[in-house]
Amino acid sequence: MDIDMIEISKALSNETRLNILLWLKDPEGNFPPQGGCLNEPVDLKGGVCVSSIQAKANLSPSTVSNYLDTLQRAGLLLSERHGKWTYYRRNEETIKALAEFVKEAL
Amino acid sequence: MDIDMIEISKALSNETRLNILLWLKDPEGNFPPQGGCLNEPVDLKGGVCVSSIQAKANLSPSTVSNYLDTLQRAGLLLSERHGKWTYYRRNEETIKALAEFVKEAL
DNA sequence: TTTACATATTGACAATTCTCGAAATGTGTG
DNA sequence: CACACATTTCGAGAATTGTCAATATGTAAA
Repeated sequence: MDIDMIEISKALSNETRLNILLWLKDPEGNFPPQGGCLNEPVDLKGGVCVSSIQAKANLSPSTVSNYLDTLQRAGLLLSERHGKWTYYRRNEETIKALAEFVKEAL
Repeated sequence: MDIDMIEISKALSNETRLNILLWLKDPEGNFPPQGGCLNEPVDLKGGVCVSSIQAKANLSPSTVSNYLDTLQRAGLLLSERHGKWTYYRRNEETIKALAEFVKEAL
């Protein structure tokens, strides 16, 4: 596991993006229940759809979509599509590797 | 000790600034001996003067001075003036607090 | 005090990021 | 198929950042 510290720092240097990452630590506490409208029960793995995040962030859909992409390209989020929705969740592996890097190498 | 995660992330989102922070982990290994020209022996505490950092970064003095200021305002560096020189060194307290934040709160 | 040097500040322009609305794409439903 | 809806992509203008040369400031030496 190796991380791109520059891309991660860029991703975290915006308050909304930082908040999204923090909100996703507690999806149940921060967002309405996800996937209730799906017929088939699928494992969303704590993922939250773009529109829920957009409502909380209070920015335009395109901006939020862009932010989520930035976080994903930095390796901090993972996404999975189910039907019409894309569910984003934290990539704990990268976040752990980041913590390790900051503690040991920075 | 509380840190400004946004300002810290901005400071670290530039390769040269990140490198400066890393270089300063090992001043003796990365820079020429400091303070040799001073008459009075002063404790530089591992600090390195701007021109040494500038030479290694290979950017203009004003850019490097600006970068060092950015790192200092984020709390990642400390500076101390001795004669004509300003010596910059890591602020380990903030860096430790950052590591703690990333590990526990991010 | 004149000079030389280390650093900081200013002003400018290029490059990047922020953010939106509009348009495009993907997907389920009538 | 036609429509509605979730999301992404595109295009654009505003705001911020990167970077330099020129200038200013502070300090030591001659």
